Amino acid sequence: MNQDSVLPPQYDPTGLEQELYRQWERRGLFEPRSDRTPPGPPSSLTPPSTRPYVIMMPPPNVTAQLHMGHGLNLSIQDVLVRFERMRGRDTLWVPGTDHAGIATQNVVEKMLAKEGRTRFDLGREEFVRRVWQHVEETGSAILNQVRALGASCDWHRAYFTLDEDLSRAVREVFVSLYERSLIYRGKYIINWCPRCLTALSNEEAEKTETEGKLWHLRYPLEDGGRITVATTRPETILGDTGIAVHPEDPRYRALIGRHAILPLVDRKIPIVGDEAVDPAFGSGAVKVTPAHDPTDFDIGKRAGLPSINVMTDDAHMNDAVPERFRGLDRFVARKRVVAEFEALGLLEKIDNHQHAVGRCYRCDTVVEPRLSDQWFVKMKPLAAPALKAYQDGSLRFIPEHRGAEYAQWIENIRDWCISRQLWWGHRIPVWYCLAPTCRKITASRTDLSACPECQGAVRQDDDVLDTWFSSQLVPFSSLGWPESGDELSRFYPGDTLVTAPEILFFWVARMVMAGLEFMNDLPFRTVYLHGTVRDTRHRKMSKSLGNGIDPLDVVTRYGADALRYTVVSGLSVGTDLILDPEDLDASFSAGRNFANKLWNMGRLLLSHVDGPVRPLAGGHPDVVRKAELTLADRWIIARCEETVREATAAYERFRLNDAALAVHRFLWSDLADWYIEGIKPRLYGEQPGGDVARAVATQTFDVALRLLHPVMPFITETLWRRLPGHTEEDSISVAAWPASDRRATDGGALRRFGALQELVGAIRSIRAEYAVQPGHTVRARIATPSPDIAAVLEADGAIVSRLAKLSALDLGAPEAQDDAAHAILPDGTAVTIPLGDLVDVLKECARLGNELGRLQGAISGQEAKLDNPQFAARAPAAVVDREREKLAAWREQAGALAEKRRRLGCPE
RNA sequence: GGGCGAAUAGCUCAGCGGUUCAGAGCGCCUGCCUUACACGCAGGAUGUCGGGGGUUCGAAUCCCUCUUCGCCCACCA
Repeated sequence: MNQDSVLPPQYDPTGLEQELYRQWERRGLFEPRSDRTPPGPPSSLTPPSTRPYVIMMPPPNVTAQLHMGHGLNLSIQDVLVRFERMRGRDTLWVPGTDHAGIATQNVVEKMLAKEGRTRFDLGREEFVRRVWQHVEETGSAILNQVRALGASCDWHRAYFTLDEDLSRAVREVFVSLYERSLIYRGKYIINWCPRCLTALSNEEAEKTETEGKLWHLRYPLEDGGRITVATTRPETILGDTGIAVHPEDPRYRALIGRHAILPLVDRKIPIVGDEAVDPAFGSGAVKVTPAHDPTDFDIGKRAGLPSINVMTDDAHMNDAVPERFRGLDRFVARKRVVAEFEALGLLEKIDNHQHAVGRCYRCDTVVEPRLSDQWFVKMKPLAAPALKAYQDGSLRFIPEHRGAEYAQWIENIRDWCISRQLWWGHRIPVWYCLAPTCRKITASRTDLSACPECQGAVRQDDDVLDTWFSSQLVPFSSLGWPESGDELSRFYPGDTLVTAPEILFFWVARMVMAGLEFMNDLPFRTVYLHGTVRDTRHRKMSKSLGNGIDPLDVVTRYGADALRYTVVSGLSVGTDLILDPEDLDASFSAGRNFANKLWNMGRLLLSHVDGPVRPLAGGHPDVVRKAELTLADRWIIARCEETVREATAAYERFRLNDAALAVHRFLWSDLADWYIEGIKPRLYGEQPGGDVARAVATQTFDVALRLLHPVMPFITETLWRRLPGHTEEDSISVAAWPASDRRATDGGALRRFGALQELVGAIRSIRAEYAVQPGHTVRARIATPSPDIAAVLEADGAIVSRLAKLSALDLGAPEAQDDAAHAILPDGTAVTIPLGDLVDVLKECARLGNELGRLQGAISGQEAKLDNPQFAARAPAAVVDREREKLAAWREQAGALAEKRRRLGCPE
């Protein structure tokens, strides 16, 4: 059968991948099935668990575009899920999206800004409607992008964090924590983003080292003298309500209890003693601004100092400051304050000072620590079990050292600010009674229209919850919790969480705590934290740097398989993935080329399996009687077995790159380059054993495709379905994982075939050195000290002849002819090829000789020209130089030619 | 300021006490359009395994130190 008409030589995944994905989804192959066939004989170190394999997708922002980090994350997860599914486990991969409060709200606000409107113009209800509309328009895009990568999720269970049932879970958790006093409302210093106009959690306020200044400023004392304080934010001086010194500091001890006069404001402020002050830093005296600094807030609380907020929501100076400062931007005010101090002679000095400045993780604006009313979760009680789970080993991290980070964070955990001054998100389920006599605050699972206490009118809290408050619940809220049901008991707890280290605290740690608190069990046992995608300058890929790679673009140009192969083979545990956004080919052509190689291997094999291939049981052709197998057959079967073990063990240990490379080596180097090349005479009927060769080749190819399927699902599916024994109705995605079979192990075959490979290599080297045309055959004489090898050559010399292109292969004592090329292998095997056979070398010598002769003639002519005094006298300098350069170049060429002739052993 | 990781071919990375551990892919050089594949085939070059010291019969592999890069945490104003 001529397959060429059906299968073009160039593999094109376009369209094919989408079609396959639609089929998979339609056939429900990604849905969990408890009736899956049990795993075959163990091919692994650890037999698969009988529990379902459940994995949770880190929810991308619902309206975002996929970036390469997602490509990496989804590829890894899909490899794991597909591997477990093929091993026969009941698998579930839950996809989902995140409403991403700040980000999504920002997007819609920007759209409004183009219409010249703000969210306040629309009002809350209308604004939220607009956001929903935007989400509905764009939200499915990201899920289709996930599909395009081949991710085998169960779409029936896709969640969105603002869905009704997930929202119910959010309420349940909030109220439950509130009732147990684990949620409280309080006035604290929080990180405020003056651009997004909302509070941020500590994790959302990213600290960046910044080169700043440290201003040393003098405050006059009430009763004479001065005290110097140091600050990085002079504008906050306007809100100072005290000065703190260390109680034991001999320089200042006497001043405690006295007062200073705050310059510019003329406020009388006390000097207090507090342990928090480091006498060694700055001047050893600290200005205290309780409303704008967390440390100062604590000091102020201890000393009973008032708090004066001096800024508006958008970080301009407010009415609490002297009139001339009002309305100024905080950084303008900073300059103004310093200038006035200087004018008053109160500026002592300015030091350069490097310090950490918090910035909004969404818009990079410098956050303003600010006193305000917010909701908090008391974390200590929730954290204790989460720490214990790590310490007793029930929660494990890969790479291991990430666990230490987790533990450190948990140990120093601080209360979580969960309120956000946004409109997009889960509104805090708290109602305030408006009746002045009642004023009751109620947290409720259902909306309230009247105060449960006095039936008076109520008003719901304006704020929404931090997006992560809902995300932390998805391991159980996406399975129907708080309703208890079969889904929940079957799929909770899950197995593995695969995510980027950036959200270890945002998401992972909080899921652990929530799971332990509300489900009384860990949401997963293993946390695999993969690396970050960076460019060749090792910068994180990001939109703002413009160094990103669009995974969909890669899929279009190279195919999802190529993307996945590149990502998986290039990422080892604990390292980052470096890709070049300027040169996609450098990164992704390897994957594309591999897919094309597989395609062509398939084309070749399929063109030879016209009729039914002799069925072979198990993964290995062990039912073929050993006697029928040639050395090459036994070798490839043994290599196949080795690869099954290697790849399986690697997948189990998250060493996905090792797995991918092991299969790659087997398919390309072993199967294609050696085995298939070697058996061609059998396939073409020039030698006996064609049936066996065909069977062995297709069977081992089948095994290798299955091993590769988790990494390259599309090309493997495409080819596998056409292999003998399978139909278009079958799917490799639910085919049995190849079983290891000890009977296929064959150390002797590996060793002996290895010797033949060396032999072939030696002959090929000689051929290359003498520039023998590929079409020409040569005679080789081989003398080996090993009776083993001699026997092999006797029986299987044909394959050496084929691979090294020999016309004859003689065995026996080495021929000591001078006109022959020789090679000696490490084991002492000697190869002799008569020079007469290397006929091309003589032709080449002649050609080189002619060329060299011509060149030498030209050189002597040129030398004569340059030596000619008339030429030297008349020609312009530039021309002389040019002619000299010409001569030098020719001499160099002649040298190269002579060297080439010498290398080929040409006669003089 | 604490804690952690990494430094191996031009690039990205395997190898982490000893039998081919000096490797892979890409890149580079030479020759081939040998009818599965030029997204290919064959051959080839390239590294005192960051510097220094130590442990050992033996170290890229363990220990110390220095240098250089990353990452995490931290209220030093």
